[in-house]
Amino acid sequence: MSLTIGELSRKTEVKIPTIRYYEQIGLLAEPTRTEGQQRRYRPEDVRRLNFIRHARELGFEVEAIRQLLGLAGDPDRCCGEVHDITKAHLDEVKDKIARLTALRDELEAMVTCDHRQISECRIIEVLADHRKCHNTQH
Amino acid sequence: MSLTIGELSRKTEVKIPTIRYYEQIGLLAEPTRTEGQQRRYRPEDVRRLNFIRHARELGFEVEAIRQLLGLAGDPDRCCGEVHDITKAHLDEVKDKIARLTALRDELEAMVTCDHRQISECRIIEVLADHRKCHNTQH
DNA sequence: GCTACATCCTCTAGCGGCTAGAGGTTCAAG
DNA sequence: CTTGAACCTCTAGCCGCTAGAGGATGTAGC
Repeated sequence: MSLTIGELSRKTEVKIPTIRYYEQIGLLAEPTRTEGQQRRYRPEDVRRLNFIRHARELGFEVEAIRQLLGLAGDPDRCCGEVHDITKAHLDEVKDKIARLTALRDELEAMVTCDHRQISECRIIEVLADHRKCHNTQH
Repeated sequence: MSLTIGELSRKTEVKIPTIRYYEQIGLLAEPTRTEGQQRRYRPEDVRRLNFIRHARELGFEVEAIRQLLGLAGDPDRCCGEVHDITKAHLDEVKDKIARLTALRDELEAMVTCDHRQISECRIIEVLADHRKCHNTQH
């Protein structure tokens, strides 16, 4: 009924050192051990680790996941805090997209350079002189 | 005529420990020193550090910057390689935007949850069960 | 020349989120 | 009982900085 760390790893697609790391930082509880000190996991641990993995894939930071896991364990509570954490994360993602989009536009403008000599290369020019940027944000 | 590290820092808006770090990893050449071992910089160093800072702001990795600096020092060369490095970086940026956009859409769908109990919260549900994602990419 | 003190120096450690490797032990199948 | 895959702990490394301890230097004013 119990799983080795390797089996847990295969079921969740989380690498073994990562599982041990999550235990170390307290995201996963310490599992029971065999007499020889090998870890043995229960189905509950599979669910918890899947939750963690999925949240990481969605870009939540470990601290946020720690909070989400705490809240998830309290079924009667109102999910306002969960909503807030997710909203805050969403705002950060939007922010990142905005910054990367500006970056993309700048780089697109730069790569129009058509293989001249370095001394006339638009890319080098822009890098060397900030004022030649279209986007003056940064 | 020569600048202290503090003056260089103010002129380029690069923090002092970062300047020393760039020297350590070989992005900046070792400057001359006073008898008491304090660093003294020339105007050339200001230009080089500005280049580095700008490239970092545009998201280039240190290794890429190292290459760009090498190429920039050779004015007669064709800038094909510069173009390639920039294009590769641009592609990565585009990739990141695509992934973050999918993420954003997923999170947007999740935050529609209207403050129910945790046990019915859409966010918790989605996190706990991957199949409830709209985006099945990840 | 002397004092005060801002600025500089080196060195080490920490951030986040893992990942890799050394060197040794345990488990389960045959 | 032997084999060998899988496990264990511990340490160090990745990136690009950033912070702090503890001490030395440089410069301005007297």
